[in-house]
Amino acid sequence: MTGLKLFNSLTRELETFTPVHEGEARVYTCGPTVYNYPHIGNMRAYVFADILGRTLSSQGLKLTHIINITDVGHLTDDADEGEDKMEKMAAEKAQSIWDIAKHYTEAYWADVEALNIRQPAKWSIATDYVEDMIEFVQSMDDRHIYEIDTGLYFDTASIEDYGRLARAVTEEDGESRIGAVEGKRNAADFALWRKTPPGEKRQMEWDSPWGKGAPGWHLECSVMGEKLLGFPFDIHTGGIDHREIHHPNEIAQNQAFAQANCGSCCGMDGGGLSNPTNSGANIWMHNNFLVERSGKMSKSSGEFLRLQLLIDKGYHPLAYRMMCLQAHYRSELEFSWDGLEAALTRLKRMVMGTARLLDAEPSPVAEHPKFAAPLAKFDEAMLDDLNTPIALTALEDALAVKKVDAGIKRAVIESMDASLGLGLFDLTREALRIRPKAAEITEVEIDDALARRKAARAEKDFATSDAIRDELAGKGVEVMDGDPLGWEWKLS
RNA sequence: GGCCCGAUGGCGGAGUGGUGACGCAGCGGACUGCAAAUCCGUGUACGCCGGUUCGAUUCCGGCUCGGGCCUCCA
Repeated sequence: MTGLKLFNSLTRELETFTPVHEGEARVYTCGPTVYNYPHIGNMRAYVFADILGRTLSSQGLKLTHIINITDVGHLTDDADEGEDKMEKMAAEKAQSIWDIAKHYTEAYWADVEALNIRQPAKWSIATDYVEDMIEFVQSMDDRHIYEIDTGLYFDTASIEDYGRLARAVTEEDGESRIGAVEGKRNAADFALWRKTPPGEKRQMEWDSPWGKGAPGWHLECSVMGEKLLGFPFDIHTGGIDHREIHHPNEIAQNQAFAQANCGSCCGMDGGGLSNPTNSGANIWMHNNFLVERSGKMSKSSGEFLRLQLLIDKGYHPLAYRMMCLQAHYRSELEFSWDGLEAALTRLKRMVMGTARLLDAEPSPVAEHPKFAAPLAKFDEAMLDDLNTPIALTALEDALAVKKVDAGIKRAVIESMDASLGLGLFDLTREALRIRPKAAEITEVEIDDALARRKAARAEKDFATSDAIRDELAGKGVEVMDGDPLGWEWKLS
């Protein structure tokens, strides 16, 4: 009993978290498709999953977190027989599809590290589980499956409560804007296996009972979730877009799998979702989007905001993490450069607060009357569906407490930061001073200018000293005399 | 066309049936040769129209506007 309440998208209600396995928390997070760089909107999902994982850990639960890497199975076109995005990118870059996947996976991992996102228990790679995917499908009852020319499909009418997660009505007369795939029984039916068209050869294809081809992209998550965490596991997370298509389909597969393979021993009876456990996970959580004026960030549109772009402009990556924490994960968050700068400033001020505590040994017992209120506020906020915006204010309350033992204060802040993951005690203001890529001046030149200015000031030659200061300002350097740091890049 | 969501002060963003979180910016003060940085203090808000209520930003209905999904997407 932790008292942790989480919003379950399946029931659209706040639910008290109760582990499936005593003392454990098993979490599956839908990871990236590695045919391009992740944009900062993508990364919000992993910051969110990280906060969830850290909070579960801080509750004393043994966390097993899986994040998958989708290196196969995404289509470019409207209809299901479109070109695979991975194949398309490989063709454009004239590289092996496997090299493409490797490159973008590593780029993603770099962002993960830069954002203080903890390593999951395992990064599960979709293509490592193709055999398991085939077995998973084979174990399903035939009535859920039918084969047509383009592939093997799942009959969404064959299970109870299809689409409950999305709150979608069964589309009978809906005017679908895309051409339906020939031969599908229901518009919502999706591919379990996509056959390689006759006469074609794909870089990624596997033999299967249904011919050469590749798995449908919903399959991987069902299979890896079951394989690595066991049905039912505790929490499944992902972006809110997955709530509409991917996760309902994943759930449908899980229901069909449970029907064939589970007794009631695990709580899954293969029936409808009035028993939510049949979905394969007890709680389904979805983070909302990061948006900008021009609308949703889109990988498909070609131009997008990468974490590296933020860094190039002089923003420390953890300023982006701070930006995420300032909003609740279920709210849309507006991105702007001003907003990012505000987050960076806030982070800097926090780091200045923790810098004074660096010499103190954390006191083993972080209990002190003055911290009772901030600690209670913090716990209440985090346990209430991960309310990080309020948790941040509790941390600032704790930071503002005066005349207390530094060791105790440090322990209090560290315990809070363990959940927030800003790494306040590993950061310095100097580390937050990132050189903008466009800066025209080197740090050596800055030091030189500052030395000349110091000499001028010593002689009370303020005209010269102010001229040097103005000159530096023109090159994007802000001089700060009364500050130990001395100077800082001025972001514009 | 169908389904869903949102509308809070300059910006971002919590929250609540009745004492107006918080951050950034702004403003005032301390500090400074002057600034900046830092520290202290501080103002401004709940889209529109009805309803319920002693009282609504918070509940209900309508409207307007914005967004998402229905096609790959965190």
